[in-house]
Amino acid sequence: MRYPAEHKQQTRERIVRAAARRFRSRGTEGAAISDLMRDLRLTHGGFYRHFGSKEGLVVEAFEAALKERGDKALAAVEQAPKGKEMQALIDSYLDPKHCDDMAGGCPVAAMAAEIARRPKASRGPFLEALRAHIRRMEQHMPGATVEERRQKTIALFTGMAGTLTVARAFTDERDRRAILEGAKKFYSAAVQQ
Amino acid sequence: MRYPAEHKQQTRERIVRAAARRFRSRGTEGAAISDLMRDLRLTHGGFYRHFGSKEGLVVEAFEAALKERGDKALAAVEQAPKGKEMQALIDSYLDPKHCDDMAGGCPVAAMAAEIARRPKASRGPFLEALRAHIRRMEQHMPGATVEERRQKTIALFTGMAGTLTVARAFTDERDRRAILEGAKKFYSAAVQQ
DNA sequence: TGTACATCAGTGAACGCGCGTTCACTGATGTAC
DNA sequence: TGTACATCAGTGAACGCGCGTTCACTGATGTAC
Repeated sequence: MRYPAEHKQQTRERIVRAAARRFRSRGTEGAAISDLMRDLRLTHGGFYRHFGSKEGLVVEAFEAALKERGDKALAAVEQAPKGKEMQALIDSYLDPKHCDDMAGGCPVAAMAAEIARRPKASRGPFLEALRAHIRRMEQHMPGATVEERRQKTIALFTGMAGTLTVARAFTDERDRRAILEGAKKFYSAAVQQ
Repeated sequence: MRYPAEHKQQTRERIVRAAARRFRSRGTEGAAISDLMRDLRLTHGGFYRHFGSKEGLVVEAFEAALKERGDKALAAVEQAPKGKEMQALIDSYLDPKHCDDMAGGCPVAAMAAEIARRPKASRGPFLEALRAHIRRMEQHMPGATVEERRQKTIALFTGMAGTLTVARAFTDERDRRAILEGAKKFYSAAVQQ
């Protein structure tokens, strides 16, 4: 059946949104197109009216998730009292809620290892998204030069992503909380200087 | 044909060693038992004389890889001049050679996200190995109390693992080097205090 | 010492399953005349 | 205004492939007698 204008665009966005969650929580290999489409009450065949391949969806899902993460981080910065912006950024990233929400959380923590394993030729769009994210974040980092701010931003965010990923591996909630609390102290102190 | 005593044990160890490399470089899902066995000039059927399932091999491979990483870290500490132990630890972890050697490198950087996705009931052995590794590392960390040393150790190593993983995603060698150098400065400063 | 049998690491075909992708088809709506 | 046709998002069966696992078999060596 033919659908009203904009319907296709809406379906496409629903696919990207659902994929962004599934890829983060199950990994791109662990999330099947057919399951994804079934979630949206569609069948898998229709997927290829929207994307040339699963690969294309992985890219878009990563971009969308990282954009969303950036929005959340900036919101935390804006709500923070003057001088406490970095603390707010760290606290919001290492928040237990973020740790418990792999599907809705930072796609770097969830997908970086998979991206590092992809063929080099296919990594361009992922790296472009990463660079854009870094540019957004570095503006709020203290530091004398752009280069210094950028280096600190990268170290802080990649570091917290690693900590979050490891914390998620722990099954005991107290372990996860302890790791997050320890890391908050560590990164706060590191950023102060 | 029947083999001399110790032959089985040797084959088993060869499987674990090869698996530890393949799982790190391709991910546990991306590394097939049949490819692994072919590398060792064996056929896939024989695998089940050594392991009940692929799952069992994943655990042993992770343990072996983490043990090896710990050995390397401790060697770096021992070779360091007095007072430069932490710097040596950081430099050896964020070494470009380590970054370029995913197959032989830190299994936390390569596999933590996959472990976090495994069913909780199957994570026990991975966490046990992680805890043992942390206990080995924390002894060389400065800090007033055991708890403080442990928290710093966890933050430092999970952080560096995240940084290493992201650096590996970058295709341009200069980007990778810049990320590693920036992170060395960041973590060195963070550990000083 | 010689012989029959047991053992068991390794072989390779086969099975079942899930996945990405393709493709002929559907049918409601838009469009050309 | 009415009619024939084109469009195209979505359907669902099918295909090919790779993977984890199973299993009957092999055959050199160890062991029982």
